[in-house]
Amino acid sequence: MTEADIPALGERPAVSVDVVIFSVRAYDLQALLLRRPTPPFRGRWALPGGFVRPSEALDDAARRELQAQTDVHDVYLEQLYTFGAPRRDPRGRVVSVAYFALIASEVAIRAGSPEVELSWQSIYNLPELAFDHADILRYALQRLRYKLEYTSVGFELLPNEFTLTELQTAYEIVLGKELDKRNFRRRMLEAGILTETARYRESEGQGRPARLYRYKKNAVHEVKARRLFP
Amino acid sequence: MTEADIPALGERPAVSVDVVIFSVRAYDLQALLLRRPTPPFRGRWALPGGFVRPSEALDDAARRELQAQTDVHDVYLEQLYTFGAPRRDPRGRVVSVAYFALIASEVAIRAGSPEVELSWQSIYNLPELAFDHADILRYALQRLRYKLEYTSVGFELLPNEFTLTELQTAYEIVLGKELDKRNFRRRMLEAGILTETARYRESEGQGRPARLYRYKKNAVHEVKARRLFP
DNA sequence: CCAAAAGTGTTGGTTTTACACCCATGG
DNA sequence: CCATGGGTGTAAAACCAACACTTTTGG
Repeated sequence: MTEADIPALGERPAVSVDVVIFSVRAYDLQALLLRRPTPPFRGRWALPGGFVRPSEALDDAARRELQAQTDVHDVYLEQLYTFGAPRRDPRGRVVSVAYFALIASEVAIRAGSPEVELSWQSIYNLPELAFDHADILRYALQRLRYKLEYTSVGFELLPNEFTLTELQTAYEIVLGKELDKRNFRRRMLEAGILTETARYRESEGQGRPARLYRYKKNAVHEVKARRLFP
Repeated sequence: MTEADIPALGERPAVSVDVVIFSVRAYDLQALLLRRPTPPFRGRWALPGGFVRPSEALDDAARRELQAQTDVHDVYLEQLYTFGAPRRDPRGRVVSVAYFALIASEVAIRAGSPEVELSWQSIYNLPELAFDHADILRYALQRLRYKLEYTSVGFELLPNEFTLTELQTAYEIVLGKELDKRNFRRRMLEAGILTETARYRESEGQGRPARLYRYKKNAVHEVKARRLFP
């Protein structure tokens, strides 16, 4: 930040944001993709995103595009990494600031325009993606798994109230491994980031109803000290 | 990444890189700053950095500016975060991709131009910085401390060969706390990321000479599983 | 009363912490 | 032989992993 002059207009890259939205649904970890209605990569699946406006913060651009293209709002959103290889977009130089978002499976999505097909796709069976979006997605997945083990960000994948079994299932789906029920519950309860409600969820079919819990909102970053699931 | 059109030239932000270079020297954790020779913030201390060229990768831009302004090269460099508040630069919209770098105290620096004053400054006693560089530096420091506890990146702060005491001292300076000598040594040796050389370093003045070690180059990311210093 | 899901403790092994003395060298 | 810094082991506490049965409900 020391060269005297800001670059001439002709020498500036475009700046975009791209958002990887994860959700646990159908007993699977899925990402929300849309089919590009226009070139380049017309018809290919891609991450939601778009260009940053001249006087808009990067986070705001990510939220705006998310809402415009998928109707998702009020969501956990975190900057991931900035991808800026010179030829990553055939239209010209585009530097993309990638974000990752987590939403509960109950949250509805809706395509922002009728020509754009939107779809949840399993991260274990992804189609070919436009641009370098496969790299972005892979990076986001790695970060998600990492954060899940070391922080309490996993709650963002569930609705406001949830049972401990639902929480454990979400963790298992994201991490791709089974966890011990007793150890899981003990850790979660001892971490002090849950509050018990007075309500229960009746299981569908048979079974004892499960207590509902809420996440303490102010606790997201509290847990860092020790791994939640070693 | 779905809007049909790339923004018109007049609507593009400029994209810069800024680099926080840390080094342990004079028994202190210091960052390399330069005094801005031109407006805006003329005379204020700032991070090395500059604008990304049209067909240059972001990492390459960071390395280029680092070498041009400080003569530092072949260095550990990692992308940190992208700062893009709309008014962070009075010249106009500038999105800055921040990096952090680590170098050994033995590495010489040299200002890239005679008008630019370069200086190592203690992170415990920073001057006022230009732009939002104080935020960037704070963020970089947090990341450095975090990585030091969970990965073996700390070796980048030392020369090729070093004694265990030197390594421990570097860790203590960065983390700002004392570590137990026996536990430190055991952990480092058991982590399997050091190779013992046949050489010793004569201590200045009196004292038993200390064995020299090297860092196994391929091991940088090996350690993640468990905290190095809980 | 059966099936289904919720809920609950203990033990053994491992890891981590805290802690103090002897060794090699130079002056 | 003294001062300086290098080098080493052990025991108690904390933490983690593995493991199976009882409770509540609906059909």
